[in-house]
Amino acid sequence: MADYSKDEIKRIEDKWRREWKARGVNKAENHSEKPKYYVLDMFPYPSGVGLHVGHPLGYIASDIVSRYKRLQGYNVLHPMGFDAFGLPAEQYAIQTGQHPAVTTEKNIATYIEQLNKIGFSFDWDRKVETSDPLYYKWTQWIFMQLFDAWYNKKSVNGNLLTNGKTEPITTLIAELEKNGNKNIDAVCEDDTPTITAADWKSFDEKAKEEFLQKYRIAYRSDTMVNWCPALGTVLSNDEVKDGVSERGGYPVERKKMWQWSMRITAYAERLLKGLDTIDWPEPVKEMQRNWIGKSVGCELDFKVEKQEGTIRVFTTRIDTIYGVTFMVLAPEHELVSKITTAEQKAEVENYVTIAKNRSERERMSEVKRISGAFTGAYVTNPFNGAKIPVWIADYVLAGYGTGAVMAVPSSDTRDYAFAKHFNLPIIDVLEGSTSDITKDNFDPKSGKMINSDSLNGLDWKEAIEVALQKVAALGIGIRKVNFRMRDAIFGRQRYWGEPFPVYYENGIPKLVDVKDLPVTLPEVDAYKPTESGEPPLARAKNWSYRLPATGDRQPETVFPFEQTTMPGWAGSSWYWFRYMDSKNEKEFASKEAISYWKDVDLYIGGSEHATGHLLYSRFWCKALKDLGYVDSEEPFKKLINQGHIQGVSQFIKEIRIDPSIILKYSEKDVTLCVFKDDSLVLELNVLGSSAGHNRYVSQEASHLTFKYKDKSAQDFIPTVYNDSHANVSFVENNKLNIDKWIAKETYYFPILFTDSGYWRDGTWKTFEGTVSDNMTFETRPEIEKMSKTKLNVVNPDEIVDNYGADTLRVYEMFLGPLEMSKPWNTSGIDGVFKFLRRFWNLFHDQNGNVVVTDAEPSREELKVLHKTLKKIEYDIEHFSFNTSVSEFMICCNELSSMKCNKRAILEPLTIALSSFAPHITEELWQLLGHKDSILNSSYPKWSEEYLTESSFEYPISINGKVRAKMNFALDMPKEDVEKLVLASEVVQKWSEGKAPKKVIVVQGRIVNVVL
RNA sequence: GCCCGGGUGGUGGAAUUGGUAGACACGCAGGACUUAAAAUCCUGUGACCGCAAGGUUGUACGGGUUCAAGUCCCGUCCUGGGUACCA
Repeated sequence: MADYSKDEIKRIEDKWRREWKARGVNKAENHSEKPKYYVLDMFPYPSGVGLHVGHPLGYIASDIVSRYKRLQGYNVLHPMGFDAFGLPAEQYAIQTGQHPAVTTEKNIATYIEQLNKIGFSFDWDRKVETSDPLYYKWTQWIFMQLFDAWYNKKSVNGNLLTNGKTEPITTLIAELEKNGNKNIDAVCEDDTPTITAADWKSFDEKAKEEFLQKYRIAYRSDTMVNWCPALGTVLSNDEVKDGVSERGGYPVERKKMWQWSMRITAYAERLLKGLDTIDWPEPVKEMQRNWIGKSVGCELDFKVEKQEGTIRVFTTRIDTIYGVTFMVLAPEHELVSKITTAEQKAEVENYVTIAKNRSERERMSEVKRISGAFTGAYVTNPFNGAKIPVWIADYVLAGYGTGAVMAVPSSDTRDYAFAKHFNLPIIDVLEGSTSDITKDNFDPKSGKMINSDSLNGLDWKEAIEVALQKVAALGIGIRKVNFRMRDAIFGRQRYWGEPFPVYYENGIPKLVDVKDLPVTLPEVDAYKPTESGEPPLARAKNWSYRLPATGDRQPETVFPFEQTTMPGWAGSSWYWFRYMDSKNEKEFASKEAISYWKDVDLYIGGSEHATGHLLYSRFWCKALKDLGYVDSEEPFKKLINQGHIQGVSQFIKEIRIDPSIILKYSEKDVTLCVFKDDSLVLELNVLGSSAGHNRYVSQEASHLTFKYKDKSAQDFIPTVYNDSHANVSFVENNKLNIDKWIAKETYYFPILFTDSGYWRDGTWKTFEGTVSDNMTFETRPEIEKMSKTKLNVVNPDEIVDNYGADTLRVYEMFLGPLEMSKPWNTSGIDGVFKFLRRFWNLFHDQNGNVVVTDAEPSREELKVLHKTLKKIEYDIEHFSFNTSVSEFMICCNELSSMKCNKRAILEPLTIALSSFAPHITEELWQLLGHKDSILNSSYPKWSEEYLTESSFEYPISINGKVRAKMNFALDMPKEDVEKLVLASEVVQKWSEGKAPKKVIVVQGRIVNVVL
């Protein structure tokens, strides 16, 4: 018997970790009479640094909920796994030659050990790892289903609400054979030609396949992609932030490539509508809505004057058509070369060339710059016959709508700016239009139409309807819905990902036989792209698909496999189904398991996945449902975003450098050199294998940052070489003193890229500029999301070693609301530790002997218990864990002062607290004489009977300010309360004899006397 | 620019339908126990005035609604996140 001391905590926690494992208390059953409850955490990427204190925040919350639900009689599924494919392991492999599977396995082992230390009730028997061939076999299988499927908007089995349905490709082929595609209202590329059944039948195998590719959910096409040369791969839109890659911060450019894609756009409407049916944080839903970007409008044709042809535009504001004063085409628009007049030809061609060569990044930084060129051509306004000049400009995007807009400078700020810049006319079509719509509070959705012929006097909504009818009557256009969302690129030129179950026969992509799954990753001699720029899988020897001889086939035919791999989001887009039946070798999960567990009741994870993982998962879920493999339309019923625990780096010194100076840097070493005239004045080795773990370089859109941690980097003192090459310390008073070295003169400051000590290409790259304009040096504390790259990681093991897992768990919950981000700060942890010790002491005397008695509890004690139980239940149901901890503290304080050691009080509290602090409560539970785990007990019920009060201490406020308190029976009628209050000394004193104007009595709440 | 959040003591944060602002904890100050320290326990702790009783003031700022506003409405400022020529 002992005190709740460090040694005792260690003994208790180790003991129960062993016991729980040995007894298998965390196993979930797929068959149960009990109602199911599925609690899921977003599974982590197992990085090399291990778990930090930010990781467990969400896991602790979900663990509390699962334990709570279990105690309440639910059959709870609470699994954990690893999103194990990913760039860091691969980058590490490229540098070291170590197989990524080896590092990944090692990291996963560390993660599991760390997670177990915190006492999570995960059912490890159901663990999944996306990089495990037994798992990605089913990722490949799902890919095959999506390849062999198309989206039929007119599906007889799809209901109108969901706007059609995913169907097997065979139904498409049958229809093409019968009627061609004239009746097919499919979601596919706009340029798909209309064909007849005869056309279809005349196609050879290759042509047929090319045609089908326009319909398949997983398909190959020539698409514009985000190409990241540094990573040697394409990235999806959500992996690109501010024109650079999310991981690594490398520049990204637009490039056309023959790529695998997923037709998520087919599901746009359903993804949008489904948001209304799920209980998710509003900001996440809003982000998805914006990402999907639905806009309702119309497409209509403008006839080109004096030439053949029309220009089709998309607009959401057809009501403003009388305000159109010019038209703008994207520079890439196919009609540009046709309609441009001879006089304008040179100018237009020049502009197109410039626009084409401008990178995405440059365009972004020049958002404000207005540019364009006049084509010399005119179109006719179909409503009033007005002559409208046609311009080209890169503010119109080729990839959205029709790549052409009708410009209404009086109601669109971009059109307005363009008109002002090129001095084009402006016609007001809305009442209240002002001279400068960019500055004044102009609302294009208020006021009546003016200068608009038959539309005059209508508001914008009515005008749209009238105008649409006219468009239809003229036969020049149709209603049209556009989505901002693009199809998702589904291939990566990387090694560490799922191989496609695809081979090529005469250039035609074909699926491997299901019995040959999984197509496992081949061994390669290196993990980087080949010298000729092919993906790493091209290095694999004899990596091809072998088909045995059949009647009409040559014996043993061999075909090359697809060489790209699936993106990071492939494995995470269906993993919650695998947990339901993770060891199944025949199916991704059995029908029974899927129909029992159905969907996730509570999903906890970060909001950074709002437009990536969470959207893709919904997409795959819908497709799988249409194809009959799963039961739910939506995968995650309720979502909670836990905030980030941020790290505080107090010793970060930062040097920011304008990105125009840094063009590239090697992956190994970066040395920053500052020159004055011809002498080197500053040489800073900022990153590299020799730089250790306390330095980091990040490249963001606006600047490139070198950071290093001063505290642990005393070996790293930036040195300056003066003319005589003697080292001079560059740090003064713990501050980088750049002023000392950078005066007002102009410097030449080449940034040198060194690779293992050698200049990268043997030459100096020199850029001219003023140092002070382009570089800033700063020392400041930073509060940011915890990550290796930010040098601010706190490892939970330290806390567990010092205070125990229970304290860590309770403390993380006590820090503040789950959904809020907060900096990690251990200053309050003692308070939580003391609380647990006081709780422990309720059961023990000073000698550490258990002193719990079976005596009858008093009414006061029962009141404390039931009040606490009621509050805790309310708080857990509302995910307000910080307030439940505080309620436990209050309860513990009250019982301590009552010196309560009665079983009838302490036992239910122990159960309630066990979701938060499982180790200490399990030990106390055993000390109370129980043999079975506390997890198998049942949650105590509170009862109102102990909470009813007979009287209430009313705050008596006078003119809204509380002046006194008076105790009255709760059932005392208002009139009597009023009488007694008015007669009281306080009221007498304040009223000075005058009669009050008004008296408000809210029973059981407050009394307010107005004088 | 646009779309969401958020602004409460020295600090993290409470305050469920408008009804006692600052729960709980940290920190700080004082006290008890101790040779001493640690641990523990007790007391105090938004600010201002006052010996005290008590009073004034107070939830980013300025207005408003109400018997009553941290909470509702209008405007302003600051801040975190998302997004960006999407017609």
